[in-house]
Amino acid sequence: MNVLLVEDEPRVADFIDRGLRAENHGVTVASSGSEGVDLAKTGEFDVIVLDLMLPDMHGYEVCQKLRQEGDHTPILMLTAMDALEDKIKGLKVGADDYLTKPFDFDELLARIEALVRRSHQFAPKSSILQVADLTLDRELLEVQRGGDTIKLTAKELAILELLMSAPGRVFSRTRILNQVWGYSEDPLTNVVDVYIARLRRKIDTPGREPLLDTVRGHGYRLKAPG
Amino acid sequence: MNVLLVEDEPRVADFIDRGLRAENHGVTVASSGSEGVDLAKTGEFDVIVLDLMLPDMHGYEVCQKLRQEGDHTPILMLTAMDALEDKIKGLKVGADDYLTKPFDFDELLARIEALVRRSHQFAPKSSILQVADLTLDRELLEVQRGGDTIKLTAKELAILELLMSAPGRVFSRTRILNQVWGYSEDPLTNVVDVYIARLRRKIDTPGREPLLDTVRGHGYRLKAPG
DNA sequence: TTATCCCTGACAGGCAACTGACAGTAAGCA
DNA sequence: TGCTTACTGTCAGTTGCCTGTCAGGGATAA
Repeated sequence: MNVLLVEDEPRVADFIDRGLRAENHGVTVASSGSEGVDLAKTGEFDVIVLDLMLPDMHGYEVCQKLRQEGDHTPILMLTAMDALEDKIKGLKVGADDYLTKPFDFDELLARIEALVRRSHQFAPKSSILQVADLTLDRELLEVQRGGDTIKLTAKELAILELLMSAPGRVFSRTRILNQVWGYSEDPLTNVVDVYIARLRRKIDTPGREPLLDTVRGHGYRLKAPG
Repeated sequence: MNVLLVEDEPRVADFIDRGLRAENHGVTVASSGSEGVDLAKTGEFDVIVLDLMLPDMHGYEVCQKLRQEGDHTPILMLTAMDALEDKIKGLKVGADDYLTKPFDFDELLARIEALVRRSHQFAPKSSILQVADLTLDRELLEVQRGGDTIKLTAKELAILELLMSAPGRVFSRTRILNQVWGYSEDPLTNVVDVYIARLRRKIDTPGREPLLDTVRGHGYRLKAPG
């Protein structure tokens, strides 16, 4: 993890620096507000630890400046003050958390890690299935092939999702009936065939490489990757 | 904003409940851990305020359970204890912030708002939302399409704002009823349909590319950008 | 060829979504 | 107070899409 520490007091800076490095985190120290802003702009940091009392500008300003410029790196404010209004003001200008000096290093570490963990959680989780140039976004309920959006009905989507969950694997009609329709036994129907045909018409349009494969006597599958 | 308050002491719950409502936030109170977990699963909340001492299970467990299930709603822990280890443990099991009782209501409010702001940071809250040639200015409460100003009623605006907050995402009728009308359960009405129709008549006028999309069986969405 | 297995166009029933009409309510104004 | 206007929510009739069945024809293996 990469930490930007904006702190002008050498003793405090050194203390935090060494502590974080001992935990195998990368640390860069800025000793003034403007230096902190410039460094933050490089976008290399996972979290910013920001002292409020700086020689050239107040920590609030640093915070505000970064947020105004669209920088959302999590910020942990360090304050010597215990006044409630200061804490509130800090949070209002865009800080994500604060810690009152003197603090326990373990607590600093726990809070930094909580902040980073949290900000990483928003890294888009892959709810997207992909086979060749075909993608299925489970969240947006959207299917695309080669960049073109394809409109599918509920049942079509359910079947495609099932097949895409294990590309290359053969799914029997019974299995599909079971998973998509919830039937526990074969009601002697050919719905599956019909829907596979409908899926083919939408996905394997003429000119494209066919992805939906029939395994005679067994069922259907999507072309395995590679 | 929608707050889930997990607190068994009626006096505390009532105090927070009334305070948040006065700030125009929606509040749902759960008086036990399991009830809290169940309610959280509905995914309707922007933030969870969680007391540690609950009748059926410890707040840590609630927290851990939610995180294990992939729920990343920001959690603010309320604790009567001041011990450092408790704070650290809370953060370790996935809480995002804590507050020690007794607390000042203003500070609770500031922290809740900071948490929510942070969690929304990936959808930066610009006062102007835009999808294709459709814009919504939250400050001026003005909607334009292709340069023409469109007059919307309060409800129409609320629905549009919700849909524009996540273009491409499907919003169920239930979700819309919840966010716009504040209903916690489906009152078997088709108001949403009616308002969508009214919105369409104003926004997707003939000759324009339709933006308001119906996803049969699921709900509505705005055309995703691109 | 024959027996299976699979594909697909046509069709009807059902249900989700749409929409026009209407009544109740609130706000603005004389 | 009465009048007007705009907004809101309900309802019922209609539309249009989704779904599953069926039958005839095509493909494949023995």
